[in-house]
Amino acid sequence: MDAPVAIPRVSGCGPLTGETGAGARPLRLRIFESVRAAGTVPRAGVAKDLGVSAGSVSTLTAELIEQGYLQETAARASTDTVRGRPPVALGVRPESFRVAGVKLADRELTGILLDGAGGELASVRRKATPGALPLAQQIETLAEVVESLCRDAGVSSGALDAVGVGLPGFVDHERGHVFWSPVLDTRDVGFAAAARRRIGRPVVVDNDANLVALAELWFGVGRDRPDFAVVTIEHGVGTGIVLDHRVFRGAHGVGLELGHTKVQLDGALCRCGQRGCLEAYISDYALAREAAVALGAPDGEPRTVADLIAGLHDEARAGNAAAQSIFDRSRRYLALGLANLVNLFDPSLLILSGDRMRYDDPFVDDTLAEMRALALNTGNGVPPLKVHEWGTLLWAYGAGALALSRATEA
Amino acid sequence: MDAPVAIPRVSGCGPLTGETGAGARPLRLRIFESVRAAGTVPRAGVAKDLGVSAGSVSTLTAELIEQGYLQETAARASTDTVRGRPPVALGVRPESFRVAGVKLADRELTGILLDGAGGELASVRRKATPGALPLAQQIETLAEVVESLCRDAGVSSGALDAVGVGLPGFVDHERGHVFWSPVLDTRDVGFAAAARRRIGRPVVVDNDANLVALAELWFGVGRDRPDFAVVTIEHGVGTGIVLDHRVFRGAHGVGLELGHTKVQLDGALCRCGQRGCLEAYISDYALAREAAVALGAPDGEPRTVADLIAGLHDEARAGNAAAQSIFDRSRRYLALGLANLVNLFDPSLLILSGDRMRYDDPFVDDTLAEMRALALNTGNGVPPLKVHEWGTLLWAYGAGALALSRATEA
DNA sequence: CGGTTTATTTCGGTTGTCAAAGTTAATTCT
DNA sequence: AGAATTAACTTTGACAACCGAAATAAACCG
Repeated sequence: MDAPVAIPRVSGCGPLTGETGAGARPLRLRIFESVRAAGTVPRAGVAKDLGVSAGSVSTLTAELIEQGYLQETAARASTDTVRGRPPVALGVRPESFRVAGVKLADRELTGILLDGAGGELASVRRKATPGALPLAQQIETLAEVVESLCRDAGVSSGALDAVGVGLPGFVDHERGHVFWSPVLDTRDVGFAAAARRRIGRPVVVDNDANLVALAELWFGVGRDRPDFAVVTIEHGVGTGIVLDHRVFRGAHGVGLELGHTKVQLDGALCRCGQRGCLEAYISDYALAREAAVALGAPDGEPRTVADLIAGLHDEARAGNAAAQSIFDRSRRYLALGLANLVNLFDPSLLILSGDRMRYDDPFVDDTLAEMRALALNTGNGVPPLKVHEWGTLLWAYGAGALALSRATEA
Repeated sequence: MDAPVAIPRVSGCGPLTGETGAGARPLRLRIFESVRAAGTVPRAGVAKDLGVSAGSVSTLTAELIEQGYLQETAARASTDTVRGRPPVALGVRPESFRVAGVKLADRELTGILLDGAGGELASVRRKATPGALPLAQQIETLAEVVESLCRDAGVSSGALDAVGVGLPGFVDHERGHVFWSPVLDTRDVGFAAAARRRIGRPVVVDNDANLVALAELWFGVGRDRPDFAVVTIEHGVGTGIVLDHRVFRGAHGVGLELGHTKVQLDGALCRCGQRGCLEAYISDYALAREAAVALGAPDGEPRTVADLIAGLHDEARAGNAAAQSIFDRSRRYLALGLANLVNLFDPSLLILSGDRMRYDDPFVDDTLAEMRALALNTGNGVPPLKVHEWGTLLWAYGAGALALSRATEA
């Protein structure tokens, strides 16, 4: 119950924001993050980067060094001599944090152990049991992976500051809740809490596409940009978007399902049961579905999705018009989806990820040209398109970034 | 040139955010906004709403009263007596601000004069010269409207704190720049600066769809919600979206062109010159285009768009299957567009605006049902859909809110 | 009339940050 | 070599923004 207020709160105008608006991150934290972002930077550089007084930086870095978060690195690497007192480089003390990042998926499972400076201490890659599994089993696997990472790096698993987990599906990052995931056999799971109980350390979860966005934001080409979007094309289509240096997760933590935006009324059937989803035109299984037709599938000889797509690619190269048209259509729909993303979010860079790209040589140029025809020219032009191939640890790095940002907050 | 720093800034991880992160709004401003939002509220209520100490509220409200921004309103309206010392109501002193809001459009032009508490002091509505006009002419009209508003309210136009202007097209609110607008005959116009020179007071511009979002956020059903989306359907399709109590304008101030997201490859021709835009299926001109066919247009007798649509509606009611199918299709495409919006932003409320709704009786229920079939169920369900009919001053109120928020910032 | 309750004010006390004045460590000029 | 210059870092005092606790005010109740 509200306090009994005699005066009626009538009318008024403007948003009722409640307690919002505080949100001032303490300078100490901002300095730490600034040093981590720079890798190695003198105090004066930090002061300049953050636009604060040198005095404050001095005091607070002293505190951070005292508490073991930062250290002075001897790196006097300058060959070109500068005038004045030489700067003293600061860096994050790697031992300040230890986090694990794990990506759960249908086929393969990857994990990584990072220190406070973002250095890789260990990594794993193992086959996953395919299909939807019980929560307990997934968490057991997760715990095993984390323990094996810790063993490899000679770290006690109790010393971890946080564990970041990425999984496909609909995930509410804030609440650590999984509404649905193809790797779980139940809906509506309090994943983070359950994992925390088993592992005994804070666990943060997120959608796997957001992990890619985080990986790019923390370690990749997105580091120096305020905004960009990432689209992954594999078994499904995932989207992550960064706005103002932060991952945007939709109003309720779930959202950004570009793969399930509709690009055709009553269109092709999608895994999700609906029709006309973008995913149903461009993901692996969509291509495989058509490949079976184009390649005149020899009966009785079942082929894997990867196999089908590789075959399709060969046919297309060899001049098979049907095979070519499959790639063409997929590319056009992708361009349409990207154009829609641009029309709605107006990001300054688009990053494509997923190993499809290697099957499609003039991919980027063609897609970009197609996009240009589909995205409204509002004055900024179409953003550049980059294919960024990282290898399998990409997702795990994102999960590590997730854990690191969590560890720093707390 | 950067200062010569000898230490190489290699590696590092995490976003390079630069000077971001300060963003702490002073309590004094937050208190003012809180009082304005509440309309009438005692100091104790403000302290509770903002979660700050009563002492701070006391000191700062004293300052705000002293400076003429707030006042104690005698409103001791309580009938039910409460225990303890009775609260003293605070309200915004209406004279604290005076702003004008004007909506420029193709056919009609509306304006409003607001005081600091959001009270309407005057309003205008006048026919506009249709078509694209020179910048100077539009600004002249704008200035005339503002002056006439001031005359009506007995206010010197020099006393205005800000003027908010909304216009259709691609507008960069931050920079006050208009990339393109159907009411201007030139592209790339520094509208705000030009208007400021003529009017002599700060001018803020924004896209007209954002104005509707602002109007709902400041005066309408969106006031107590952190997030919602507004879609207007008239001559074109406009979108405004509010996230975390703020209007989201895309990464570069332009964006959110839902009307030009593509819903069909090689689809219907759109005003923008491209094909398959949502707008080309659901806006007034799209219906009119088909109406001409369905109604078997008697040659030589040109009809207005509004006329055509009204006729179409009558036919549909009378059982004309072709006419009905036009409305049906439009409704389905609208549902598709809204579903895409939901899949990407996950807002907690959808507001529809525009007078189309009145031609289509089971509109909301049908659209909602359609949407449910098109929006991915991520666990939160489909957001409620509201049709909000405000009358023509809606846009002007939004422009007023734009000006008020500007006036408060400065 | 004194007690109870709640709103508001008053008054130190903390905390975060800055500006300006030192201090230090190098280079460059004479 | 010694002095001047340059730029990084430290120290210091001041100040503004808030908080928290105690004091005061204005109603009610018995």
